[in-house]
Amino acid sequence: MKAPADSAALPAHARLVARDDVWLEGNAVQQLARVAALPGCVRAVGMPDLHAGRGIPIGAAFAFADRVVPELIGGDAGCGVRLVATSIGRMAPDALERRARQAMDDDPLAECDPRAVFERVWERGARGLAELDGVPEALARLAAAELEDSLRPSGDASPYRAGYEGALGSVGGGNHFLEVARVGALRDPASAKALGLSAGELVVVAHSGSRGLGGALGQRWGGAVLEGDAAEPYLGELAGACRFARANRLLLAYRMLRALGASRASTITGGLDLTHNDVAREAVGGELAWVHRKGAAPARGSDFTVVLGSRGAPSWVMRSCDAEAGLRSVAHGAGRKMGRSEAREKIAARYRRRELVRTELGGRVVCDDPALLLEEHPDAYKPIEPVIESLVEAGLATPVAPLVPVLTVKR
DNA sequence: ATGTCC
Repeated sequence: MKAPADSAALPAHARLVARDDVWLEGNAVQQLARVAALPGCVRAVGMPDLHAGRGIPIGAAFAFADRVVPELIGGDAGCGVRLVATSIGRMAPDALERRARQAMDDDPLAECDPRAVFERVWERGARGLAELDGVPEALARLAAAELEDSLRPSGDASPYRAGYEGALGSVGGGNHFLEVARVGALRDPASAKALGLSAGELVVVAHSGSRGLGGALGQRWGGAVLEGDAAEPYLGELAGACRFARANRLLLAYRMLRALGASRASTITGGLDLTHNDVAREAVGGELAWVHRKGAAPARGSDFTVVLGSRGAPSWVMRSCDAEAGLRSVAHGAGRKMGRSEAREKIAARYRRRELVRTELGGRVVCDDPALLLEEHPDAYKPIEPVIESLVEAGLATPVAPLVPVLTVKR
């Protein structure tokens, strides 16, 4: 059994955003304290989904005055979530499941030259897909409508030209997924409207990252600590990996939109894309600092952000409060309650196999990996409500609308 | 989280 958190162990410039009713693992808080104590760290914020990683906790943001620490981003650079809002009201569950399976088998880039795919995506991100020869027209239109990726130019691509384009449009393992969800009762109708969300309509949610490419980036920069101009090559390569990850999510969303019959522009009413693992230069305490987000969603300006639930609990679209006290970030999800091996044992004992592919809220699950089906069961996750309330009470974001999972695809 | 290897 995991030990509970002791927040007294934290230094003054570190903070936990979690109500008393949110379970936090002691080891995760120790890791937060350890990173906060690194030279140059001026602020550290642990979110209510904080959990222990390999030395670096996940579900946190760290501000460093004068240096970039690649280890804090880790091997899943650019991981994040894309939301696409549609005007589709309903679809028969059997048909949706069948068409989703089909969409996962079809390769939308089959007609494209793999080298051209890599180059366009590295330099131009999701928008680069629109410029490819052989890309389906509906995907090209979707990609062309993308906002320009971050202004930072991509760095040297040469260490990453190794066949990673084959991973584009793939979900991956762990907590990554591709989902159809239904918009629930609106909490902030004006904000929902601005984002193109209407109660009862379907949305697509893609949570995935840069796959093996991010792993290569993490390996290459290992334990480096980068000050001044020395950070530029890493930041350029990180920008390329983030563009790759965004394009991956666009392709995933396209696949599911096609399954929904919603890939026409007129049925797409809005959307957003958020990166959970990234570094940005932002104002902290009146000075510019390098804000490292590690499993944390940006919540800047009055933009929208998303906190992922589990496949058995709603995700929440929220409106950012631009709160510097939370390093302009929010939790990226509900956070795990059980470790993976613990989940495999307990959940296998609790349910029959056929029960595992249905959820309490009436959703379906498509997952061909029996271990992953257990590891990612909703019972392995914390309840989402105290997580959302923690963010609201801390003044980081306000609720806009819940997204209730209808069909979740893994791997 | 990952690809790869046991």
